[in-house]
Amino acid sequence: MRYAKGHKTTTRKGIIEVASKRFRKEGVEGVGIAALMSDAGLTHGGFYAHFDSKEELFQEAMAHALDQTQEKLTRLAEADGGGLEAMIRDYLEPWHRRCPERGCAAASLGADIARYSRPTRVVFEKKLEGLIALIARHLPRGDRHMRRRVAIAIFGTMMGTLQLARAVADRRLSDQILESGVEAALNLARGPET
Amino acid sequence: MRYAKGHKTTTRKGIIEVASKRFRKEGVEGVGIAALMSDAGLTHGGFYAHFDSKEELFQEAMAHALDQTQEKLTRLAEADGGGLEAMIRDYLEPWHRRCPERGCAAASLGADIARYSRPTRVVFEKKLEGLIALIARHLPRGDRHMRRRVAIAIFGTMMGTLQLARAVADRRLSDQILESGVEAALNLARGPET
DNA sequence: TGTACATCAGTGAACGCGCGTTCACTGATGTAC
DNA sequence: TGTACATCAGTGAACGCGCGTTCACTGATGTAC
Repeated sequence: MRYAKGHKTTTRKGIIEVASKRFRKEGVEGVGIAALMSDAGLTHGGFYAHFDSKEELFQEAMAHALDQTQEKLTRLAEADGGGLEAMIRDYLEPWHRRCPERGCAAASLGADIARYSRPTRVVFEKKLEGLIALIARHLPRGDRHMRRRVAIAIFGTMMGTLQLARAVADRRLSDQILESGVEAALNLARGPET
Repeated sequence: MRYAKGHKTTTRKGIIEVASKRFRKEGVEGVGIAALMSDAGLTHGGFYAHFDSKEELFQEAMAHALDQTQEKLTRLAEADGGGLEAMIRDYLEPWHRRCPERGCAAASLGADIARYSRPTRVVFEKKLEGLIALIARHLPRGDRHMRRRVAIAIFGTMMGTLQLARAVADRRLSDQILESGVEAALNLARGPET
């Protein structure tokens, strides 16, 4: 073989890495195969040796992005003085509004995912379950079912407020949205009996 | 004039009406000018006599959709036994998951709006302020600033959880997401001291 | 060791297609005289 | 009242373009004998 063993796998990972960033930043329709491949240092013709279709790449890229988010939030939660509050605060920091390409794919692609095929939504669902479980694990109180319900709502609040913060034009309002989101997510985490 | 006075305005409104539905259902990139015009009973060539660009139509269609949502929520809130709870429950009912074309444009187009030009985001922002004020007006407690902050978070929660409910594949999980969203939004509305 | 052939990741021209946008035109009606 | 012309909402062919996808090919290296 004229390429080192594992070379193709490396290339494939590179394409996924690039796609996961650009899809989050520009949207799935906002970036084409040719641009992605060129970003990965290749020409567009080789694409179909790695993926069956753009949608298959999208699934992989979305999964990769959500894994990264899961890892980052896990790291934050487990750090000293971390916990759920660290996750919530980091998710709703200005860096996240500014850098969708390094952020949560649910927030940057959520409205689109709803319109994709079932297999794509299954992939999303699996990763979402991971995030929900992570949040649930760090809730201070409640039985398993209640923690799960609260975790779902906290993630919905985080994702929704981040998206709103990105969608408005005024910086001040956007800051206010992020702050409101933090406050609300923390309130939900504390539970109604505080 | 060979058309009744006000005819052009009527046609324009018809195009906006059609666009506002199809954009919400299929996404902005998911439907073309020709399809929209044909849906409105016209041919595509006439489009630019009504709008400067697809983006201008998008702004109008989004504004129209958000006005409809504002009106519906206002009606619900003002009905007997309505209030904030009626708004929250209706927003997170299964009909809304199933029918984005009749629903909230923030939920169906949120991720996209963040990527559009500033003028488009200004339009969104104005309509969002209306929704925030509506929710704030129906909160049971708090001063002006606190009501506003809570209202923002409630809307973020509603929008975020609806989007999640649409993005997952499993019906049961989707139902659970809607229920969690209702519960959380009601908790936020009640405030921390319940 | 040397030659012939197989492998296969990546190349780049080409495909049909639908997009947003432009524009010369139509044709029904209004106005001028 | 009749004729000529102006108006203008809507028509449909055409534009260049970029898209996702296909495919015959390249060329460096491995293997067979």
